[in-house]
Amino acid sequence: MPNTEDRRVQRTRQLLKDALVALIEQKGYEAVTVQDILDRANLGRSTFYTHYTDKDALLFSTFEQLQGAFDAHTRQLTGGKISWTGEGLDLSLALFRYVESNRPLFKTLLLGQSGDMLRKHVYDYLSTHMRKHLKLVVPQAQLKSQQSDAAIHFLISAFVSLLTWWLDKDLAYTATEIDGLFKKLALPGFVAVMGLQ
Amino acid sequence: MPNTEDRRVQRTRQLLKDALVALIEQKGYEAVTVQDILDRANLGRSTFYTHYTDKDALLFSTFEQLQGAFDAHTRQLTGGKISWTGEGLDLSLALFRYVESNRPLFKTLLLGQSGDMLRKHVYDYLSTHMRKHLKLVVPQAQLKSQQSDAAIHFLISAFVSLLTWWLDKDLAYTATEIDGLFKKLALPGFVAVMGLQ
DNA sequence: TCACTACTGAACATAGTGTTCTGAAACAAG
DNA sequence: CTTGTTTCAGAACACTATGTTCAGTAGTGA
Repeated sequence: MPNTEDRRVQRTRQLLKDALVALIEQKGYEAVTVQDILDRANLGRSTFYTHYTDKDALLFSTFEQLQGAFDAHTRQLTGGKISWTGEGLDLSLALFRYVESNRPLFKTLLLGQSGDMLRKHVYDYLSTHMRKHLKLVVPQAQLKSQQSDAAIHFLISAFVSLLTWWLDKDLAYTATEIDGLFKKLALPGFVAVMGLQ
Repeated sequence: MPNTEDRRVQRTRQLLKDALVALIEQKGYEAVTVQDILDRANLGRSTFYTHYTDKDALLFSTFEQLQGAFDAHTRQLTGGKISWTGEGLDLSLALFRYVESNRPLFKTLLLGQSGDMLRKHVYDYLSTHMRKHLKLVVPQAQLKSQQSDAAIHFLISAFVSLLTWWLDKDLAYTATEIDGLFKKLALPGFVAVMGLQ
């Protein structure tokens, strides 16, 4: 059975991921070289390239791991149902809380030079979840309009931008407070344009 | 007088900028090499480095040129006064219009790989103008709160994200229409949090 | 102990960056 | 039209990082 060997492989990959994250924290994603990662993780050059095609691939696998952890976390809370707000789980609040519990890591990843990539990642993730949720809640006709597409884009962009603002300024805001601020800012316009309630 | 020589220099610099923009359009900013630019502009290698320190510097100078053109354009319309909305000039509408009149160029720059950089540039530009304007309109006490800082960040982020959305999807929206949509989405929350009116 | 897989690390080819330098071309002024 | 100045040409160079290859070593399960 390959499981035992796999454990060794996964440990190696984890070493690479950890080294990358630590180095990003030190000098930013762009400045990190593959050799830096290898030196830090105490691994050989060819080892890196058997696991990942390049530096970006390693970074993305770190993102996916974070996303997987968040999914597992929310599934545990709700038994599978993730909705945007209200019934089940309040997605924006859950995300603020999740980020809060890993603040230094997300600060590094979202605010550094790698930030643009990760923000896009978060955006896509939320976009998928939200559209899925809205299909259940909003009449089809309203959903297919261009305006509603703009509204969804607006809402998620507002979330991501407020998230990075929160991380950037080191404020005393709790996750609950920043979530409240987000909703106060973004929901009125969203509701108006979507034609809800 | 240095003017006559300067003309030659500026022509060379313009050749470099044009080559860069054309190449970004073809294969994205990251993929463009200095040699590509040189080949396209029919210039020698050392020429590039006497004018710019690197590829990024050339890109930024292109941004500044665009910003300068916009400033000149708005100054011409208002005689110097640029305000966020209302009296003088409606800044968001003016920007949507300006982008509309150079649509292919902005599509290339804002949506390509160089987009993150330029969006940050636009963000900073708007941030400066808006804070200047708000100082005249809003009571000091309200302005200095953290909430108002978040609100300003929110408003500008919403503008930039809607601008890129508009360019990305090739819609029939005019500048006036997208500006209306922007205001419908973003202003209610902004006004509520800023405590205006 | 054997067989298998994962890791090592040096050597290599490749590609891009930024510098330096000699010479050619453009141009203004006398 | 020649003289002095500035700009451009482009080859040669040193440097840095990437990604590949391969013979050898170490860990692991049976």
